[in-house]
Amino acid sequence: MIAVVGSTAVGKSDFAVRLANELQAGGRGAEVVNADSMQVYRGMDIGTAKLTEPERSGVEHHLLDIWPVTKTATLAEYQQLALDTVADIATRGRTPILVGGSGMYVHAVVDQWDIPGTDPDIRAALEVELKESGPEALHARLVDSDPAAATAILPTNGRRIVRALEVVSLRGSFSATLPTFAPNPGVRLIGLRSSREELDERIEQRVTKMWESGFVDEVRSLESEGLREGRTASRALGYAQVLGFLAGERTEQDALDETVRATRRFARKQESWFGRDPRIEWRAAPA
RNA sequence: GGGCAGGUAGCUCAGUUGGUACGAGCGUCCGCCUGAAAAGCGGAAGGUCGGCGGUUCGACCCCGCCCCUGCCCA
Repeated sequence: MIAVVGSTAVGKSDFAVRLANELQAGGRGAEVVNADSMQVYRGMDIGTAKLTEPERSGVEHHLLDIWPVTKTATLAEYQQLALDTVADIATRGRTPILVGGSGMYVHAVVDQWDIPGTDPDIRAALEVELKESGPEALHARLVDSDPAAATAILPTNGRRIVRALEVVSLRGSFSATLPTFAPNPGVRLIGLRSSREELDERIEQRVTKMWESGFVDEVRSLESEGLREGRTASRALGYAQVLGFLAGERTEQDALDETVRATRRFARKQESWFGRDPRIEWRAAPA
């Protein structure tokens, strides 16, 4: 398996298609597996810069458009699907190319992680408690039940504390097994990157182009399909901002500007995330 | 030419009856990441408070002049 990672807008998708075609020409076929947490949603095309059919140039793509925007994504579910897909491709004697900028999604496929699922009742109860008592109170409880986890998670990070306590009640411990980036002989990680300056420029161009391509209409139409209620999808970059505009909370120009800013922020987080994985072979992003 | 408002962090603005700028949001930089991750969280760097004089033990805050911006009157 080959994994193509890197910040948003560096050109991962195009690179993967080219790579697949090269492998095809070399006699061994290849298929792309999506590792982007938002491209899994049906209808989220413009805003996620999803490759169009022609752009895929005959290369088979998996795990795009698999869920409606109303579905709350879970890593565990994605992992299961991705692992199955990758295995299936390999069984057919072809090379899986995992492509995406969602760090956790990539690692869930590349590394061996046992992911405890989620229990809606436990989760809901904890969330109510978080709202009523605040993160510090919950953190205090984590100190008792799993000191190691409590050390790793800041008392202010309510969301993480909730998840930790959920796993504690599910499995007795949150067991602080940090992500290991262990060498994985079957996987080759290729990272694409470009200078900050160039990346910022690309992001701005991409967002501007999204708007010109009818992004606002796309969001409007998804809104009628329940995007606003989608717990995960409604948070997507650009979509969240346009929903704000459609709700009259901000101007359209504001939504665009904020999308550019948020995307840059996101790109920085991605750099930081992938930057500490020593297994990645970095390459300059093609112009 | 006259009047009014304003000139404080890269940006938008708070603030001090004169006593080391208490700043905030955004941006920037750095970091964390056990799974809702395009999410969540933490930290840091940035200001000679428009300029020059004066008053004062001490001025960003008082006085004078000047410069710049906006509005109003001529």
